[in-house]
Amino acid sequence: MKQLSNLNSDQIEAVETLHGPLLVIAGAGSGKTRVVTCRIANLLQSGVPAEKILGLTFTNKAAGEMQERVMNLTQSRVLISTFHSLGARILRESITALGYSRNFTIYDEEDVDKLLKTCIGDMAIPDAKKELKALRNMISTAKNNWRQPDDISFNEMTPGGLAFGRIYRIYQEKLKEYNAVDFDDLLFLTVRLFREHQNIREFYQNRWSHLLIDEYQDTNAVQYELVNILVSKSRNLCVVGDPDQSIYSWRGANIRNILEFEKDFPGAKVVRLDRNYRSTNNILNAANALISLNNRLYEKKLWSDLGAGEKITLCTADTDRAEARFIADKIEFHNRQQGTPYSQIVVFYRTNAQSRAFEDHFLLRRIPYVVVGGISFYQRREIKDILALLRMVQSGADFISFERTINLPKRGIGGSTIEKIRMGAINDQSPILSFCEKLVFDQPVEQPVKLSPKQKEGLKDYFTMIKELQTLSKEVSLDELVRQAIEKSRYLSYLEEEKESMQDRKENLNSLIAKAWEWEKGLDNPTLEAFLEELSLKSTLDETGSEDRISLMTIHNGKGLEFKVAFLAGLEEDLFPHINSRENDVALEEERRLCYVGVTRAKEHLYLTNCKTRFLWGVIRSQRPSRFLFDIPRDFVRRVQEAW
DNA sequence: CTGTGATGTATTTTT
DNA sequence: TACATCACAG
Repeated sequence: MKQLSNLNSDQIEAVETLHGPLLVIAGAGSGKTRVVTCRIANLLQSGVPAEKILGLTFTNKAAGEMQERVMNLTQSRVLISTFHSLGARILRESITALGYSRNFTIYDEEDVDKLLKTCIGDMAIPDAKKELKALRNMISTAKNNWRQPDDISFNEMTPGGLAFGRIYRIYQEKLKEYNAVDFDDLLFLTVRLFREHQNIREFYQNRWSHLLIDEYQDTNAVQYELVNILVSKSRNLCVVGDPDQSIYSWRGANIRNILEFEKDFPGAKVVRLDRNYRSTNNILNAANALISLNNRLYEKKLWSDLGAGEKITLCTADTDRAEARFIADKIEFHNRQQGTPYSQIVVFYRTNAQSRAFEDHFLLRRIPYVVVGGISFYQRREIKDILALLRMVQSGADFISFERTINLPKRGIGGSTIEKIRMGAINDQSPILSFCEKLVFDQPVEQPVKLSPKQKEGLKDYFTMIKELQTLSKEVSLDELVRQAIEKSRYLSYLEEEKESMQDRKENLNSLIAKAWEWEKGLDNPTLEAFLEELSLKSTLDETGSEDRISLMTIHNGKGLEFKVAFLAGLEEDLFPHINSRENDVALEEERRLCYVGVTRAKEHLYLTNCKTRFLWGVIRSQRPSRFLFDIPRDFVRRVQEAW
């Protein structure tokens, strides 16, 4: 095979191990993606049918890229999906076995919070806000660790002193009642499905014969379980990962999965890739020095034959504004003098809040940029409003979406009336939309809800609109449906009330219509349900990636990417490493790994910056340099200052 | 029910 | 800072 000639011996070994368990410890920049795609090509060539191969990644971007590269190499379409998309796909096919219906909606964090509020609504709680957040975390952690509500002991309490197991149970029941699942359920319920239904489990076990998992160091217990179930028959499992790049433990990722792979799968072959094809050696040496301070099971030292390269620049700026100015100067230097395209330059930071200083300054300097991640398009209020409307069209049981949309525009139905309707629907044991229908048409209900004539009119108006949209959804194209939803709800007239942001919001709605149009045109059977799912699982609107712009992003978002020039900003104690990891060695090691990930993104030029003072939380604070700066030996760096 | 203005309080990372 | 929640008046 022609491709093999370009691979080194370790890579070839990985690529040629087609069956049985295989662990690939792939250091940063070690050509992992090439190995994975070549291996898939090899599988296909050896006679494994494309539809028997399943690749799993964490991000849509990674999945898309990998699928495309396999396509280019082999002209075959192999299913490469994120864990969550896979879960959603399986649940769409088989969730009825768990008593949900197929058109379930997927709740995001905001929806979850609203639901949780109704769960603890009548319980007395001292500090509701903190409690809510704590609860959300506890439930998520429970699900990620495969703990059912019944597994929670009676004396397990929330910080506010509530019985956690009870709330968890109520929450889970309500989700089902609303025909909704949360993000964690996409995996959690899938595993439950497999455990409780042998026939379904076997069906999926037979569906794929060869599994490939990317970023295995970031899998959590449920993902681990899912993978184990899927491969238990074939045992053809290839996992690729790097313990030094494990940065998602806060989301339940368990590094043991990769560290103990050889125990879990006896006879597994292990291949290590530590030759680096990305960076010059000053950068790699710095990265090696940094990460060597962690306790590691698989030690490795990255090296490349790309020469020593330029030294790393450490810049201490007086203020955060000076930091932004320094970075802007260097960006212009690289762009103008060196001809580096903007798209090959990135600014990394630890927290999203830091992006602002850069955005302001880049705007001023006319440096084109794009913020990757951050506030997602789909989390904007106007988008969520319209999507909630469409969810009502889709499901009719989703109370959270009902609550969000019933009073848009104003129909005289406020909080207390909504609550009455909610209770009424519970007593009547009807989905929210059917209950509204009964109210509107004076059909008998278990317990009547008193409505003023105006409210009744409003409710009728709402109900009719949803019905009309439901009819339309079977007749018109998706973009037309979105347009009609905006039209029929008179949403724009509601937007008129806010003056400044209206134009932006209108444009966002137009982007949503455009998105719908673009999405459906590539498919033979575009359904509303699939569209909504796509939006729930994608965190950002795909940018028209062709423009030449600087990328701004958190380091977490940068995993898997590489840039000719990388800036790592805000290397200050309590910011990076973050204050929450102070006095916690395990968390501190993760911060260090995060720093390692940032450093290893750079191919040729790396800048690390810190500020003496920073404007944070509305106050100017004085900052100490990050300990990570002292971890990098002086031989690899040169220092500069930036006064304000 | 709705709009307002004040008040308080939080900011890690995200599929 | 900036956003969300709350209290209160219309």
